Amino acid sequence: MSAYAALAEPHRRQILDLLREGERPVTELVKRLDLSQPGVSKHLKVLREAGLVVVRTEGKQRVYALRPDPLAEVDQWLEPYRRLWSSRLDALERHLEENP
Amino acid sequence: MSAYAALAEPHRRQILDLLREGERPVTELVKRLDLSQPGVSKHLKVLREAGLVVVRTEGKQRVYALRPDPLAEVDQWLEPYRRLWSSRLDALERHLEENP
DNA sequence: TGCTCATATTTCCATATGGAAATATGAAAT
DNA sequence: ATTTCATATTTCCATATGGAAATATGAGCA
Repeated sequence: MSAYAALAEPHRRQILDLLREGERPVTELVKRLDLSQPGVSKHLKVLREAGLVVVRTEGKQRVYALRPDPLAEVDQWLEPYRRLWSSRLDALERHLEENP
Repeated sequence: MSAYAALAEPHRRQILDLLREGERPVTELVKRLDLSQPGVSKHLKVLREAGLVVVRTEGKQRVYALRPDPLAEVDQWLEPYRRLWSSRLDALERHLEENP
């Protein structure tokens, strides 16, 4: 699954936000996510397949960590759009570009 | 539909990319998209509902224009992640943050 | 009015999705 | 070896999704 598609799900974005604070075992994520354990595991699987997280087994636990690299693609796609909302003059600017 | 979900579909991102060059009637989009006319119209509907495009009727044509505002939310969400891939020292930085 | 162009909507279909509940797996502790 | 804890997988279900094909709508033109 693409990074874009992975981000479409709010819970998955939440998971990434949590992992931004540092790596976390699944239990911890379940506690903080208002979602069942299987639900969390399912989303983690999607995130794994999108390359957005990695797992490490630590004793009984499975510790997940953020892997932000695929987000760089999204960021790059977004790049040319950024200037379009960065100033109040957007509408005017666009109009001028289209009508040189 | 959320902007995130709208972006999950590659054709929809393509449409936005095309509209970044300026407003375009549907015919033009159909020509450039390797997708049937109904297909394009369906995706345009989604984009409309996500607030990412606006339409204007011009004679027989329906002219679509980009409305980048909802992308700002995505951009903001992405913001704290940006530093994580912006330097080769990421892994180290994160490690240090988690283990102060 | 009837025709045509541009676009939207509907229908059909196959597939994907997310959640809940139940079950399976695997490591560690007893 | 058995139990327990942590997590993953499976099953079931309702709903959403995307594409293709057919049809509908609506504006301008003959």
